[in-house]
This record gives sequence, structure tokens and C-alpha cells, in this order.
Amino acid sequence: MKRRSTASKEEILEVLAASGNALSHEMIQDRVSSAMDRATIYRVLNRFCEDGKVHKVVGDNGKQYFAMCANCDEKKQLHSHNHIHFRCLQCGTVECLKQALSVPLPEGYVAKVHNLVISGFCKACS
Amino acid sequence: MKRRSTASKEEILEVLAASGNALSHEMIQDRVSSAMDRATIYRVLNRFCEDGKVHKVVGDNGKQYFAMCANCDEKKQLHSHNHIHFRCLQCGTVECLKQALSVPLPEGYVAKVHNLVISGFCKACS
DNA sequence: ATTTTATTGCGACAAAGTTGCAATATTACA
DNA sequence: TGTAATATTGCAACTTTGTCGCAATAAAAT
Repeated sequence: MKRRSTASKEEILEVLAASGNALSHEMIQDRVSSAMDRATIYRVLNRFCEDGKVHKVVGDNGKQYFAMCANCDEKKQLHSHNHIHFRCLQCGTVECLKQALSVPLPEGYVAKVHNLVISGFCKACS
Repeated sequence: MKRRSTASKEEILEVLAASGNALSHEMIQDRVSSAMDRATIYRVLNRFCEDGKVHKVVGDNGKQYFAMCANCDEKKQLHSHNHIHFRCLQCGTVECLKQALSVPLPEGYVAKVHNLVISGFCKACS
């Protein structure tokens, strides 16, 4: 499946780049100029994930957030980005923290996806 | 609101204790003898969380898991249990790993909830 | 210009979790 | 022991999040 360049794709990518944070589907929809279908946004984002352009985190609120963070090695965004995320309970912002985390798993365990989220109050809201 | 002791409550608690792992609503429903309503299970579990008897983790699949783990200081189960969880992509088991994790947050950040989940293949499935 | 096929929008759908309300059961108290 | 107060349950309805099928559209290749 070759990828095609479309307006939707580029706009979503711009929004993610401009934000610098991890954004939910809803946040993206709000920041996009044109009306864009929910399904389309999810499909674009999932394609980005497959291509390693973006990574996904699931918050303790059960929602998916997508980020194109500078800290990530581009080729590692897909699965093994093991840095910590912070979600502010007040303003809703989800940011990628600089610190990575290497967890020594017990013998015989194989890690595929890291989903590390700490929720609380960010600098601006605390 | 005083709590009352009911059959549902006790049975759910037994299931959690017997398992030792973090269980989803569905897993609990399967292991409970009597037919129990979904809403009831969630309400019981949420009450346990409030009372600090149980803690909750949200997986990268967006589902909630509830655990009564031995490693936890009982009074800390509510919010600050900061240990890591492992979810097996094959068998679906979610376990509380022994290791806790103290993350030094940036200046001005306040942590309230730790939701740390690593997914992959457990010892039995890898 | 035409064909191929990736992408979009719409609608429908599934799953997870929550809530309101009436019925039930537990606890307290007379 | 009987009765009142109220916590808990079941049912149904509902919300939210995310996915999927299908027809229409648009990008790329020829």
C-alpha cells in the first residue's frame, strides 16, 4: 500500500508538529481548519503510527493520544518509545516527558509496548 | 455513606484475591458464580477503589483492570501505587510487577495517578 | 486521458463505562 | 422482633470512543 499525499494528512501532521504535545482525536478536530470526519482522523493517525511518524499513548481516562515528539528516535516511534507521559487533570494537556525509562522485566518477559502515563497537575496548573 | 456487606461484594473480592492479578470487568464476570450485572460490578469495584481496597489500571487497550495486589501498601492503593503492570498480548493476563518506580517529575509538576503498563508476552507465552 | 487504487465521508456498529429509577436487601433503632 | 432509613442491585437507556463496510472521490501511474 503506497501512501498518497492529501490535504487531511498534511494538516493533521502540521497540527501535531505545532502542538508538540500528544493530542486526542478531539483536540485535533478542534485545531483543524476544515471539517474532517472522525473516522478519517483516526485512519490518518493510525497510518502515521504504522509509518513510525507518530506514536500513541492511552491515558488513564481510556483515551488515545497521538504525538510526534522530538525526543523520539524516528524509527522507534512505532512500538518501543519508552518515555513517560504526563497528563494534566486540569487543562487536559498530555506531554511527552524527556525522561525515558528502561524497565528490567522479569526473566522470560518480552516488552512490546510501553504505555507510561502519570496524571496530576502540570506546571501551569499546580 | 456507610458500606454494607453483600454477597456480590464478597464474591468479587474473593475472585480478585484468588487471582492475584488485575482483572477486567469481563474477567470478573466470567469468574463469578451468580449472574451479576455489569453496572453492579463496576459500582462495587469503584467503591473498593475509593476505600483503598483495590487499585485500578487502564491498559493500552483502553480497558480498566482492577487489582488487589499484595505488594501494595493497603492505604496507598487509591492513588499513589506506582508500580508497573504487565499485560500479555497473548493470554490477556495483567499482573502487578514487584518493582515500583519513582519518577522524578520536572519542577512544578504534581503527580496524582500513576498508570504504568508495559505490554508484550509473559513468561508463559513468550 | 484513462485506469488503478488509496483515501474520504457517511452511516452503522461494537464495546466500555456511567447513570437514573424503581425494587430489593441490609442495617439500625424502636 | 418489627419497622424505618438508606445502601445496593438490576434493568434499561445512554454517552463516548473507536472501528468498519461501502460507495464516492481523488491522487498517482500509464
